[in-house]
Amino acid sequence: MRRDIFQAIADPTRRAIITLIALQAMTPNALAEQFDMTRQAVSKHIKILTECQLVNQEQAGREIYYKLDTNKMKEIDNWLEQFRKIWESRFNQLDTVLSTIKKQKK
Amino acid sequence: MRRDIFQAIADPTRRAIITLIALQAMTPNALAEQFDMTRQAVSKHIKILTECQLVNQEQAGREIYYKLDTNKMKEIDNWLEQFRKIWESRFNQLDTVLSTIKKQKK
DNA sequence: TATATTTGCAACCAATCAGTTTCATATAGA
DNA sequence: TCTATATGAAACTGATTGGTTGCAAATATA
Repeated sequence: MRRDIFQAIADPTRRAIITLIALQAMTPNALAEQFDMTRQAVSKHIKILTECQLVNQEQAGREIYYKLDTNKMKEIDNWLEQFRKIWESRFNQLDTVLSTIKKQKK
Repeated sequence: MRRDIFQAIADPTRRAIITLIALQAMTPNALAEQFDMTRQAVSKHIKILTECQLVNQEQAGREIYYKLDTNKMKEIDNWLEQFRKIWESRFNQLDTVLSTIKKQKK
């Protein structure tokens, strides 16, 4: 059951949960109302997000408020970093290809 | 078999394939040499990446060179965009929380 | 105290996944 | 032409996934 962040965000329901609690902390019950599935199913998704440390919890009596840990989200951003350089330079490469085509047409 | 980019990058082998072909286009055989699994297994991963349009192919005789489609990678970046604002403002919130704690201690 | 609410956990199940082996096809080279 | 090489596709398999129902524990409220 050791899952990483990439597996965590692979599921559309979990991405939706992330988006919801990014705006404000929510209880499992409140979250479950937003989806067409049982509270327990949503709770299992929350558990996975918690195991990946994408989500923090805060107890308030018998209610538990879950909120997003944005620091963990940055790890996805960090992984993308290596490609960001490429797609920026790829732009330049495309420019040179296009200008070559233009020259050939002339 | 309709998978999205988030499911595509969930698998560690597929992320490794993406990293490898980001640097240079590679054939399935060359790619398979980098992993401890059969060529067919690697080919199945390539197929999934192709279906998600994360990967392009270029035929060269009987060889096929696969290369990364960086435009599709940007979609992940776009999804992260909504959280980037939050983790930047969260920084500020943390600052105010810390200063509040400091004041209380005094 | 008795009851209702909020939550997590365990057991179960059908569907999907990631790998395998086997086979067919197309191209390169002797 | 014959043989070796490069590739994809199909069938199969065990493990994992995402959902369900049922139950137990803790807290709030009458």
